[in-house]
Amino acid sequence: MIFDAIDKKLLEYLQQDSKQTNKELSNKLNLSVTAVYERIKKLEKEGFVNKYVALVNKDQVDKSFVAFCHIKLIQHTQDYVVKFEKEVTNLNEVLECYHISGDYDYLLKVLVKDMVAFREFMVKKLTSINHIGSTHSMFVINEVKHTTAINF
Amino acid sequence: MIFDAIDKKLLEYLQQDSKQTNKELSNKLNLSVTAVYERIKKLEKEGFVNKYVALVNKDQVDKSFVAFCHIKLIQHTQDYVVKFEKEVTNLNEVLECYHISGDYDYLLKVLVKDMVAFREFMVKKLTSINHIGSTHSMFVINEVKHTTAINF
DNA sequence: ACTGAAATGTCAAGGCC
DNA sequence: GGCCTTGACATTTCAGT
Repeated sequence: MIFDAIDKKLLEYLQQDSKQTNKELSNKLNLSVTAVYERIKKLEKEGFVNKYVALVNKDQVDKSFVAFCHIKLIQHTQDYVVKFEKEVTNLNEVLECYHISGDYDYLLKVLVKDMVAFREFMVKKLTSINHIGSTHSMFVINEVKHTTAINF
Repeated sequence: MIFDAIDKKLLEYLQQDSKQTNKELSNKLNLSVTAVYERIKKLEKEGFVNKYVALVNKDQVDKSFVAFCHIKLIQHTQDYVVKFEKEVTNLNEVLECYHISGDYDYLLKVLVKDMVAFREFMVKKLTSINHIGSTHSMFVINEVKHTTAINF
């Protein structure tokens, strides 16, 4: 299918602010409202846009503590891996979980209220998952950059 | 100000899908359309909602390679830190950058097309920033979980 | 891809617990 | 203070060209 420079621009705009009206977008792109509408529908249908979401200010909802946890499993049998991934996915505090190369198997991004809550999380939730070998945590001192917008 | 159970639910819904109409939300929350509207405006005004965005499927736009880079600076003078953070923020490939505790100073999330592009990025862009001491990269094998929605 | 028109949504005003 | 109803206005959505 076609994915031209205009679609690119359109995705850029929608990644910055998805609440813009098609009219505003049509001005920026020098198109008619309907043309914009149809392009957006096409992009949604073809799977370019996964979803539209509101980004919430974590500090406002009392979740100011961010940590990254490296995790190594004891074993790497299919069983263990599937189970671990499932259990970790179900943890509300875990916003992201990546299977990665290197010394550790997984990298988790954890969001909680404070250090006390983090300790709670580690002791009661994370390490209560079986087959975890070792963990190594890093605390976020400052969020220098954080965007959901892909540049292309 | 008040931030009750309904606001909570509302934020949850908006984090899942910000394109829902107020009517749909009003049904889910057993409120009138206007009540929903006013609560949303209040949440926006009070800074609970940072922005509304479209989340783009990275694979569809040929950005399938994700890496996390640890970075250690040579020195930590105000000067070096400020400059590094600024330069890193300007790199399109860097979606996230955190100042963290531990052996390394920073953790970066980098998004590019493939391993070749990643090498390009490291050699030509990242390590051309001065005062970088050492780096350590981890490649994402699989994205097990990735959400922007905060649970509270 | 555009015009135009119907359907649907947003948002302000005034009144009621 | 928050909720509701009403109505004006804007936007989305779709048919026809």
